[in-house]
Amino acid sequence: MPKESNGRTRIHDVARAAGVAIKTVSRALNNEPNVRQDTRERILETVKRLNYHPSLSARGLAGRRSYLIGLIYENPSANYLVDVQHGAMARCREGRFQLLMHQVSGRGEELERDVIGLIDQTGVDGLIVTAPLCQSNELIRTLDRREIPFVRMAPNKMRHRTPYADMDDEGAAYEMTAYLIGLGHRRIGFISGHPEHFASGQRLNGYRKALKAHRIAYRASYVRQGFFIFESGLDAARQLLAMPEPPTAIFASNDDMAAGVLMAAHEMGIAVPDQLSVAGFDDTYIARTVWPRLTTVHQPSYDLAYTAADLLLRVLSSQPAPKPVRLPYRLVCRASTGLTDDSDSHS
Amino acid sequence: MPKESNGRTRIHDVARAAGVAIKTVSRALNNEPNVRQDTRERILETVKRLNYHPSLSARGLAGRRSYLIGLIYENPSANYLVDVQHGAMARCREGRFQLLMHQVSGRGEELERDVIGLIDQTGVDGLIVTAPLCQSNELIRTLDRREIPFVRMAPNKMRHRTPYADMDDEGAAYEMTAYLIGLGHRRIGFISGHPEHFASGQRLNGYRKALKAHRIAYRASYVRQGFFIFESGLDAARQLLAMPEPPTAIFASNDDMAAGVLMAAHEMGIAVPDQLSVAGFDDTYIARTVWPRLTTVHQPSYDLAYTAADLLLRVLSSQPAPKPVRLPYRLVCRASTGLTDDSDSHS
DNA sequence: GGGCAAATTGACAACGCTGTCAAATCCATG
DNA sequence: CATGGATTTGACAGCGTTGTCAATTTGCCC
Repeated sequence: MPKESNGRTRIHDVARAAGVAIKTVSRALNNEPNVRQDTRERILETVKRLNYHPSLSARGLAGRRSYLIGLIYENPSANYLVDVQHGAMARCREGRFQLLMHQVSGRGEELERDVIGLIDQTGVDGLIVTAPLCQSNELIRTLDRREIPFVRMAPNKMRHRTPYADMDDEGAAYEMTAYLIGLGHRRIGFISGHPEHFASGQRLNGYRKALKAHRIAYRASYVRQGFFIFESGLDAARQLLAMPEPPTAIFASNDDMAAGVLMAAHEMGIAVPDQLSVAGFDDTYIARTVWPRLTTVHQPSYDLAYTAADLLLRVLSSQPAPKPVRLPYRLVCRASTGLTDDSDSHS
Repeated sequence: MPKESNGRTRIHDVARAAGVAIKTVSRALNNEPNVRQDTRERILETVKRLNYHPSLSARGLAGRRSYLIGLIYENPSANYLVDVQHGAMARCREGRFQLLMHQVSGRGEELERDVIGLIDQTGVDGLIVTAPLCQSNELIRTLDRREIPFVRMAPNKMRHRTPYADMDDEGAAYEMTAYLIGLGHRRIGFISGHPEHFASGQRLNGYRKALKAHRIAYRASYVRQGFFIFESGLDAARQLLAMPEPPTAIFASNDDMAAGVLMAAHEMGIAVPDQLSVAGFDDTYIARTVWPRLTTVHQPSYDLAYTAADLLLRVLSSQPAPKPVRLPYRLVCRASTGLTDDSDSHS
């Protein structure tokens, strides 16, 4: 005899209302086979009518899992993070999992301790590991040792049994560079990303390959080190634009740095895109809020995270090990790039 | 006789190793009274030695505690959200709680069902309710009925027993408006925030009071409805700037809309701050990435969230009911505002 | 050293769900 | 219409912890 002390609906209430045993409700809810179609529908309808939500704790206790998955990240730009978070969350909700966001700051051993702490304290069933954390061999080894399922998000160089979701950073950077070349640009500056991100190298590769394919000499002085943050883009652009023969276009490895380039241009009275074309990467919110709006590569952050979560959930349900997924990018041409009337261009 | 099938250490193992009953271990771990000092130490030492971590699921099911707190939000700008998230997270970590972010989209009954779903499913110990959700009387009533502890974040008009963290939006808007007036502006446009946010009204009040205090007539046509998003600021600014007698300054109720104002100005070839001063509100990341950098009001989002979490944790530990906390704001003067040389100004 | 209240400890029943396995029902076939 | 295998359903025992309440030990006084 159920007591209504709490006001909370329990599986028992649903079972009674639908005229079945609690186990049958459980089966219907968990998409298990061997429930007759009409029974299943009746139960699901009752569930909705009573606004029933199974308790994670009880499910976790009985099923020996926590229905919690952790997403660990380091220090991404806010816009990127929010996209990722919501993508992963969306998939978690569908699977009736909850997402625990977990920012780590340390390095090396401290990082490992931090992540182990998360695992031990929360009992997460699995982890989504974003770049650049998923490039740490130590971390990977630690997770392996603990036998905790995880997936990786964003490119990475390591071979490993775990699945991942990524995109073709090199191809995207190649295309963007080719696009700039197509606009007539020959002196194209490049601001690279944080050196610890594998994607940074990939994007630089794409830039270099595009130059090469179009027989434009690579000039090291046109490439500046950035760190994926606004200020680093600003600094790098100031330097590039102060050169005796400055670039007519600057391709920054993410939107935040591209916004920094725009600021440098504004400060120096350089018109964009008339005197300087600027391209970014990621297509986060910032690309649409700066002036002029940024031409950039759309990185499907939301979908990447959704996919990563999906892969993890598959691993957890011990379906056949899913394959890595590569999602498509897309060039988004806005107002920050244009034809160059640069007459110095040789070759 | 405990079986080790799972590999995971259970309270039973600790109890056996320490030579006590599981209940005593439970007591020691939860800092309950009535455990002899030496017993407690012996248990805690054993816990550490065996690397024991209690199961959240079991705790949540058996006790009244999940060590989870939920932060519910609707659709804030990414930069604001991330600040809030990290502020709340920081306090949660200190208290060994985990934070569950939960975005809601519905309205009315759907909203309530959504939140009930979170509570039922996760068994969160308490909730941080951000604006404008904390202004919904229905939601508040639902939470009360469920007797779930919660705190509110951001201003709100309702009297209620629960504590909250906020800032003086009206005072801040007053000061910003007065600052613009001090620069010589007499025709000051205002873009209000989303009408469902209490803060929107407060900020408008501050604007109006400042005008009044400086004997500047309030002109309804200078006030446009915005919705706290970039595009609404862009639209509103286009309208304001197309007026026969356009404002010489525009004060937007948040930074995203102020960025929209900047874009409108750029589109129309209006120089900022020479021909138009622009002020924002919040001092989120975007304020430093647009050109010119935004003069704005620094809202202590991180600290507000940290404080809200702190209040909630106090409520949960049933300390004497904490009082609401009001945090200070700060005017941040950057490059988007300047003196006006407007000669039309009368009075 | 006995007596008594307070402090400490323990036995056992929840908590709400899933896993296991047995019971009931269905359906095709002879 | 009986038979039997496949499908569907249900009864019941945990899952690992905390709450309740009873049992035991301790400390203090006479």
